[in-house]
Amino acid sequence: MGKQSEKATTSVKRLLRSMGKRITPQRMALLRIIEEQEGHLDADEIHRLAREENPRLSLSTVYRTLNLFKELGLVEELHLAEEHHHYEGVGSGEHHHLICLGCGKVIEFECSFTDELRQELAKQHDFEITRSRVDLMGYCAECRKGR
Amino acid sequence: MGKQSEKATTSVKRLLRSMGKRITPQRMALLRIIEEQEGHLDADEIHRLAREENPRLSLSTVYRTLNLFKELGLVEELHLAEEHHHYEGVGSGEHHHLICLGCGKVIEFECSFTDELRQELAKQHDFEITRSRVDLMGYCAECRKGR
DNA sequence: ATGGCTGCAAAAGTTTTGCACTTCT
DNA sequence: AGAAGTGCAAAACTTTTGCAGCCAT
Repeated sequence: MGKQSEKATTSVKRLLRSMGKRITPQRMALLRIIEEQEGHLDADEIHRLAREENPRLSLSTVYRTLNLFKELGLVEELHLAEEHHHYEGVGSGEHHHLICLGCGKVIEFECSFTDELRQELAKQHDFEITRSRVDLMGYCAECRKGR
Repeated sequence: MGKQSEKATTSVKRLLRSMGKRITPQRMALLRIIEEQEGHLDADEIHRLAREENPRLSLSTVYRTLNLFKELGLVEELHLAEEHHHYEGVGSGEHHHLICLGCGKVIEFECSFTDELRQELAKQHDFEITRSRVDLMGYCAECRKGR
């Protein structure tokens, strides 16, 4: 994992450079935070984490950087059951979510199962599909007990 | 369709009454707007439409009503590629979205194809799955041309 | 009649922007 | 050196809330 994220960082640097974007400590710090966290973070949480090592890093920079990363396809803006925007890295392959409406727990899963569907729909509507998201909502075992 | 939405309205009235909620012209107007629009509306668009017939209907009421409807399971808050919250009625069966990242166009589609997946995951994670959402993102034919 | 609902205005919260200063390249 | 990026503060937006009056029940 250490090796891998190092590699990811390197390729992001290449990507930034190739787009005429600069490599700044702020961007690298934010990238690392997003990559490290497996889960989903909102802008404020990312800001809080970033400040632990660089207290002057501003929330504006977090937003600007997230928008940049979004444009570059490095993060995906998620909107789950909760309120704010959430971001997660897209480096580690597509994965989907199982969301408990009771306690808010989010379980991630992968499935190649959607490939067939993608092809079908791409053909049917003349779409080039670049990303997919599958969210399943319901109640986990624990929350079902408490009812 | 006319008949059907009339029936829907009636059953919503029952639901409201059974929850000790009042049936007000504002609520009925908002319900109708949401049911009529096939697509997805954000609070502001709903407000604009509502004002066409009742100019005094306030945005607060729109929000309060949407939250009420959400609690009652009458609408679902969606979060697509765009910015704000979007709401759509849940009366007309589950359907999913094909979203163009270029122009924002949203095509809805239905598929029973997810059933298998639902069962698989329900078993695997001991979840009771009540709702699912599948969003596929990409570029439509037109937007692909312009690049 | 009376408690819930609404409209209005103000507050709270989130995201964006203008500008002077700093820092990558 | 020069342009892009940053921090700070203010603005723009979206959503929620307090309160006085109104209206379904």
